[in-house]
Amino acid sequence: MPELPEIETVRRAASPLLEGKTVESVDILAPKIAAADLSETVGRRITTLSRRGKALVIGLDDGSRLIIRFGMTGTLLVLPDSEPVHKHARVEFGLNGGYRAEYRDMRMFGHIWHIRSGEEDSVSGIENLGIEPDDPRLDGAFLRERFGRRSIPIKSALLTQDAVCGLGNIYSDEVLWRSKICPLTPCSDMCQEDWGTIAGNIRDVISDAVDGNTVSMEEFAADGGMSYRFNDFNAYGREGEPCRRCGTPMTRSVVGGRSTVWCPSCQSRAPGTISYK
DNA sequence: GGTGCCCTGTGG
DNA sequence: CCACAGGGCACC
Repeated sequence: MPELPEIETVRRAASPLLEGKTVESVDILAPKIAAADLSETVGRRITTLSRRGKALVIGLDDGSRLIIRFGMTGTLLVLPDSEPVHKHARVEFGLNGGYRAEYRDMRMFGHIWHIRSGEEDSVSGIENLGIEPDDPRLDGAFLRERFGRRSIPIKSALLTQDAVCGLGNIYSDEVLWRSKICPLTPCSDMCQEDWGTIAGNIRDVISDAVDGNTVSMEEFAADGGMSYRFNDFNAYGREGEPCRRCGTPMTRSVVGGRSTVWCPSCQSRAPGTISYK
């Protein structure tokens, strides 16, 4: 479910409720989510919530940190203890003051790790992430350097996390729609201008979504922590519907195993190629 | 660099 | 019944 803007939504909603609280108990309901022991977090005070790509990082007062990756259906809610434990609750962190943090994840593709202070994180993958979409180094030259000689479709390039992190299936399609570039275009077919367009749209699409997602934990929890305010997408979910730019019915392809929606008319391939299929 | 697969659930 | 779902990984 969550891409960078949704994780940022969770972070902003949960921060004021979690920072300063002390972890009093940990209950792992689904060992698949937290393979390693999390019991060392008990007694620790939460200092900060930060984010790296699609990962949420919860800093603790002993210098250790919890790293949460949400997979497809993960979410984190801060709830009063009186709230019943949800069917898809996978890990519960009991907190002082009558609250708890509940990690829910229907499909259980998410993971939670605890990394000790000074210990190298070789498990969560966040050490291998590329630059953030708001990083000033993100520009056309950066993307061209990373992908310009590769034959993979541009959509696949946007989904990789080791050059620029945070984009998932929805926002990749949105970036390409805004850029008027076909998701199937081989990176090596794109011109310098295309790379600049994409870089700018990565920054803008993510920034717009983060801004549009502001929500309190109460509102967020009321929806089960699965729906987000910013959900007005131009490509994702619009197969068969008219393109909002040109009216042509949006089409669907599978790229890198992911459903991909695009406009066959105004998202033409970069110059140099002819056929669509 | 493409494919299957990890899971549970919903909708056609 | 099958297809599909906002992620990421091991495996050819």
